[in-house]
Amino acid sequence: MSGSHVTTKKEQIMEAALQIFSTKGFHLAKIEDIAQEAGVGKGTVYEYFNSKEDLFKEILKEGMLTFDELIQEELSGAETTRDKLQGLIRQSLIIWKRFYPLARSTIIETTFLDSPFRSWLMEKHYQRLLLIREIIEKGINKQEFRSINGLHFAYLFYGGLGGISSFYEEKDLQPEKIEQIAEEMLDYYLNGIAKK
Amino acid sequence: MSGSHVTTKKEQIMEAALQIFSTKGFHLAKIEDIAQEAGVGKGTVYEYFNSKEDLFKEILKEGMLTFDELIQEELSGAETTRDKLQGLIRQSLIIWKRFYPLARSTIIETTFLDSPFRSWLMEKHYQRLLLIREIIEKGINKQEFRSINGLHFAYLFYGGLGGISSFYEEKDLQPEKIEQIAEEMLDYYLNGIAKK
Amino acid sequence: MSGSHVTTKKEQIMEAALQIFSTKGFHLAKIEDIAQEAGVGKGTVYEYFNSKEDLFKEILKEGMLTFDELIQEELSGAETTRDKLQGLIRQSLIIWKRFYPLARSTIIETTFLDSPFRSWLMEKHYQRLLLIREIIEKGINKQEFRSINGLHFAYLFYGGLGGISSFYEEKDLQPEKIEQIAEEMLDYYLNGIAKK
Amino acid sequence: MSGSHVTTKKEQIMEAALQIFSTKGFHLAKIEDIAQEAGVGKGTVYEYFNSKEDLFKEILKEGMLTFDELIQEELSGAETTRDKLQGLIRQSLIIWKRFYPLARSTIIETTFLDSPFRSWLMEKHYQRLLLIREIIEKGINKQEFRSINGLHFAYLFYGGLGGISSFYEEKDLQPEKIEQIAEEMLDYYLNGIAKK
DNA sequence: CATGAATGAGTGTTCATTCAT
DNA sequence: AATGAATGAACACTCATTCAT
Repeated sequence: MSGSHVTTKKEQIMEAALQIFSTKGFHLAKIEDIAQEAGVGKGTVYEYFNSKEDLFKEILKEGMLTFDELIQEELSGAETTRDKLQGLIRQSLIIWKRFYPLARSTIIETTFLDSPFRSWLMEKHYQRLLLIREIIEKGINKQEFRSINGLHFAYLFYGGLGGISSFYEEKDLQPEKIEQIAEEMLDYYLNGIAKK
Repeated sequence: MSGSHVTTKKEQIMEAALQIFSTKGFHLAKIEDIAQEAGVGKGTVYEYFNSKEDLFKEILKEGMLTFDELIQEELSGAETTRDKLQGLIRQSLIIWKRFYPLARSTIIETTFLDSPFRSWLMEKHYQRLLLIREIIEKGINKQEFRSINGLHFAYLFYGGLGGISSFYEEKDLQPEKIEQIAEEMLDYYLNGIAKK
Repeated sequence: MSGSHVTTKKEQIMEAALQIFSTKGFHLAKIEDIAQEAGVGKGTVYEYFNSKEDLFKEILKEGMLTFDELIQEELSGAETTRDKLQGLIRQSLIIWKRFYPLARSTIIETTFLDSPFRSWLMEKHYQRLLLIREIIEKGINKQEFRSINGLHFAYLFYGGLGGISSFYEEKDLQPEKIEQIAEEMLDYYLNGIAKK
Repeated sequence: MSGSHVTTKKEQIMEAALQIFSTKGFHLAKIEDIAQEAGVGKGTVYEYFNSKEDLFKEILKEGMLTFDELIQEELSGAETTRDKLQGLIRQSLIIWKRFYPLARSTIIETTFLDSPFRSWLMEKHYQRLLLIREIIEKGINKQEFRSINGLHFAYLFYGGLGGISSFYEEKDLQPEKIEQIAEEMLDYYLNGIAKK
């Protein structure tokens, strides 16, 4: 009835491409590798995507959108500011786990992407930074946080997410473990590490 | 008398390559572009470097080593733990300012680098993480910091350095400004953002 | 019915390559020339051969093997020792006619070939010399030839085959003509040129 | 007074070039290798030779002329036809010993030589063939040889010289040994190998 | 829809040659 | 005369993309 397990050929190819791009990076990944990994012919890739770059962009887009979706969901269910930040960390770990390898071949090589898409990507990142800032500023207003520069802290926090994700990149992450990490990180950010 | 401004041809080429690699990423950078930027012939590049990859690696290496040197200097002059962390932030901003654009084509596309060099690179990053951890743990011992997981915090901090650096990537950074940013970041990390 | 005239693309390329290599020698032959001569694109050559050197080696190998085959056939049908030597001359003329131009770019420039293949080639030549020696020694045993150094004579004979072939390189060789030449050569070798 | 041991720089370079060309063949030999072998700077080679090809041609020319000189000397001292042929074999072995390695990179790759020089080279070879024919025909006239086709035999003989030389290429050749080989070869050619 | 044989634009690298010192 | 740093023409080879089947 559901059909949620039926992977279309397009999905197959995207999955294979994510795999290959993550392993080799964009420029070293060959369409042939991807086609083989997906179990289709080389020409078939071009039935579903106009170019290698297009395929790459679609994967990237999907990753970004999935992240946003997950975050939305998380945030809509969060009551306190603390819960929001914790949800952010939690979902970051999950999504980075999946897309971090690709991200490593991505964030960087954005130069080869066409300008409109690059702008879209930068914009996406910026939106997240703004989202973090917003959460922070609401917290400040609610007197939960002291008065700080929200944007600056957002950059710090966003970078920290990457740092912590890279740490757990290779490790197996059970839900409880994730919860625990998020708690720990949040503790550092909220309470600082200085001895009172 | 000074002579400090005499740039050798090798330096010229490395400077040009840093420029080009930063702009286009490794794979899209053409040796010819680099040669042109350096104002030399294409063949000349090969007088000083065995291959494109070699050139890239030398630049990377230089960046890593310069960073380490600056950090060493900074730390040897620091008295308190606080000063050490602040020095770390300060030098990170300076060095990232110079190498961040390259780093974007780098951290990621490590896949195409040969294994020994990739290992060296990973090792270098890890050493820094350990250095940060060490600083933190000394701080804990000295009762300056509360008892936390030093390595976890190191990853958070290292990632945060990247985040904050990316924020200032395009901006002009005067020494006083840098000092101020470092102060601010440190404040967040040490005291947390939660309202007491 | 026949189908014997259907040349595969691989054969087309080898034929074109033989042509070009023969004309220009290995180092001056461009893959593009070969592709053009074969009426295919440059990339197509690489669909069938891993490298220029590989293509060259396959042609060489084919030539050597064809020669051996023809010789085997010839010898198996030969009764007397005289017939064997005559068959050897006959087939040499035919095969050299086809491969001599290539051989001129070959025997010599073996230096650039990888060691295993060079060894194979040298071995092949040596086998032929041994074959000739064997024929001679059987002739000695059968009291057809006088007692001479078989190997020395083999070198003389093998060299002579090259000499005579080079003479007829440019000329049109009808079967009867070939027969006649072989007779003549054999007469010199067997009976000597001295007046009794 | 003699000065025959003083090697001029030009001679040094030619000697080094002979060495390198013989080992690597024309196309794989680098001017730098030759300069190094000669113990001079790369630029110096160009003081004495206009181009790599020129250098190659001069060596070739020298080899051919030396051969001719030696042959002239030998022939002028020879009384009988037999002595002439024997002298020819003797000198061939000596000169091939020195130039055979080069010849292997030469005879063949004549394609890259400019047409006038190639013609000169072919002409040179042809002159030798004519010389051999002349010797043979004189022998026929003097009733020493039976009536045969002089030119055909010349090709056979010239080829045989190459064959036998290649056999002794790696071996140490003492004058007595050479004499002995020449005797043996001549015996085969003159008397034939057939049992009477 | 699916394929993979065919293609050729694009680029790292080599090396003969030049020329300022 | 001697040098070797600088040069750029030349070429093997790769791989994204096309298209006939």
